[in-house]
Parts: sequence; C-alpha cells; structure tokens
Amino acid sequence: MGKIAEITGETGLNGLDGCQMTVTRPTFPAPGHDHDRCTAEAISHAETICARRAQKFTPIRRQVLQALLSSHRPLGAYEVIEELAKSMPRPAPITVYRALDFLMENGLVHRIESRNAFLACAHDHDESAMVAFLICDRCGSVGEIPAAPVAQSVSDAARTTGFAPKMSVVEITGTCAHCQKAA
Amino acid sequence: MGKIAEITGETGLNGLDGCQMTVTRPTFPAPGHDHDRCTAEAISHAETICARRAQKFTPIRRQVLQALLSSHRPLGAYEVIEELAKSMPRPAPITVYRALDFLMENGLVHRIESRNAFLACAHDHDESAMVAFLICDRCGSVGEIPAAPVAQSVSDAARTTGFAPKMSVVEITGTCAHCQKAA
DNA sequence: GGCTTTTATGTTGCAATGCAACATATAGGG
DNA sequence: CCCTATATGTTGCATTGCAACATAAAAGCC
Repeated sequence: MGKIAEITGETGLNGLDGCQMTVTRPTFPAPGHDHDRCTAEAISHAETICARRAQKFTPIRRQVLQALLSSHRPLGAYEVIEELAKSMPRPAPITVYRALDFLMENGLVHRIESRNAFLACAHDHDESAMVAFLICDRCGSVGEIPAAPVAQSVSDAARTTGFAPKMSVVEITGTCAHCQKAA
Repeated sequence: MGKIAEITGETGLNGLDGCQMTVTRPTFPAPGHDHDRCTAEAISHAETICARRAQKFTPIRRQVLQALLSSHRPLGAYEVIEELAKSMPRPAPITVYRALDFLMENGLVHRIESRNAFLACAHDHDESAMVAFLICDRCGSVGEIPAAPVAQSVSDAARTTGFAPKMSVVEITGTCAHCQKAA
C-alpha cells in the first residue's frame, strides 16, 4: 500500500517557524498505519500550537481532539459526546461545541459542512491555506488535500466579479482507492 | 433560458438593506434587473424540464420554487415554510423537504451546504456541470459560477490519490462587489 | 366507467443539530 | 488574597431534518 500519492508536501508553506509534523502523510490514512503514533503526533502538534499562542489545551479540548483522532473520519458533535462518555461523565453538547470551536479557531479541526461533522486536521498547513476534502462514500474516511489550484480558479472568478473571497468550502464525495479495490 | 454563462442573474437586493447598488460588472447581482421576468423564466424553465421528463410540477413544488426565486438568496427550509404560509395553510416541514428534494433532483434548486439552505438555480446549465457558489457574507446573496476549471483541478488532484470523485460542493464566502463599495 | 397501481400530500411524532443565558469554577496577574 | 479573564457546568430551547403511516390524486388498464 505504501503511501498513496502525497500531495501533502507542498501544503501551505509551513508557517512561521520550524513547526513540521511529519509532512509525509498520505492523503488517505493507509489501513495499516501506525495509528497510535499518528495520534500522538497530532496531539503533540496541538500542544505546540496552543503553547505558542498562549492558548490553553485543557483536558476537555484534548479529549475532543482525541475522539476525532481516534477515527480518520468526521464525527458529528453528538458522536464526539458518545466517545467522551466512555471515559468521563457525559459532557453536555455545548461543552463539546465549545471545544470544537476552540479547536477550529486554532486550525486543529475542520468542519465538514456537507456532513455537519468534524474532522481532526491531518496536516500541518498554514491556517489560511485552502484545503479540499475528499470524502469516501463507502468507508467514510476523509482525505485532505491542498487546494491551491482551486484557490486560483476562484480568485480568477473573483476578479471578474469583484467578489472578495474569504473562506472556502470544497468537499468532494466519491470513492477512495482502498474501497475501489475492495469492490 | 439563455445560454450558460450569463452569470448575471443573481441579485443583491433581498431586503437586507445594505445591498442595493448598481453592478459595475455583470457577474454578481444586477440590482435593477427585471425580477418578474427572471422569475417567470425560471418557472417556465422548470415547466419545460418537468414536461420533458414526465415529472409533475405540482402546485406545491411550484410554490416552493417561487419562494426561493422571490428572494434570490438561499432560504432555509423553514423560511420557505414561512413564505408559503403567506399564501396557503402552513405546510408541514416534510412537505417542503419533499418538494425541495424533487427540485434538487431535477436540477432546479441547489443546496448550500454551508448554510443548510436552498437556492433556486439561476442558470440553465447541464445538470452534471459543476458549479461553485460565491456567498456574500454581508448581504447574503449568492452568485453561481460555472466551475469547470475548479472541477478540473480538483479531479486532477483527486485522481492522483486514486480517488474517484462523484459529487462536489464548492462554496466560497466573501464579500460581493456591491457590499465592498457600500463599506 | 370501475379497478388497480403509482405517485404525491397530509399527519403525527421525533431524532439530530446547535446554541443562548446564566451559574460556577479555576488559573494567573497584581 | 483579591480580581479578572477564561473555561466549564446547567438548564432550556430553537432549528433542522426526516420516518412512518394515512389519505388523496393521477395514470394506466380492462
């Protein structure tokens, strides 16, 4: 299986300092990958980010992130609640939403609009970088790819219309390589 | 209905006070456009489509489409209900959802995922054509642009990973030309 | 026209999503 | 130690979305 095409390398010019997680992350998590390690890295990345910004990476925020990391697919807020309920008194929805907001503000979690769900960010990309999501309709896993070309097309369109783009949502559903093989 | 690239149709007016200025470029709204005519055309287009497919363009479906056309901005399902309630006994949510499903299946209405809202399709584009939406965060109006180039770059990127794309959601929020001027 | 089949609507009820408002706790700074 | 800013807990509810079943309306057939 190896890594499947990694378009990840060129993700947003790596930000302001030497923060690089393993940038060689495949677009889709390989079925047999070292998940513990990948989770640990993501958590430690989060710690770094929060420390740098003097933001608090509280237990709840950590656990919400961990819940999302436990699967490489987007979880609904209430699925996160279920996850957390396994290891603590069931948190109220608002609690989880607040943690999710925090994590999104800090670029650690993405919201998948077309699913009303949340996904732990797999890459260390510049926060302003445009990303696109490839959502597998079989296994539900989500790949994250840089969408610079999309950004280009969009700003072309913007130029003609005078529209000033700020935030983008690019979500493509389809079938991932693994599931195609499996079929 | 005219040809594809008449990207002019959207309007900014929609009752949110800030946004009623002339368009310099034809792309976003033409505030002074003949709205009755553009609505009439859309309805008649719907009739054509339905007739061609032997689908029934029932009163409810017509009224839902009309509600969406009346505003030129995406409406939530419950906003549609409110609209309809003005001219008939208030329909149940499920009734409106069913009509919306029908209209979407026939390419007459788009769902704006990032808003949980629905927009009457402004163009006469091929159903399989990929479109992108430019959503103004001030006035709420939405521009619909053909997104062939976006589609291209996305599916290139996607295919590199072995991903087989089916459906796409491209929604860009930002500020439309009118609202930029107004600011 | 009657009869059947298909399709569309109406009714009832509820699950899922999301957050507001206020109360309380907790971490740091002075 | 107090004060302030931030984080979390509690209560309650609005919004979104649809399932399941009942009824009506249209289309096809003899």
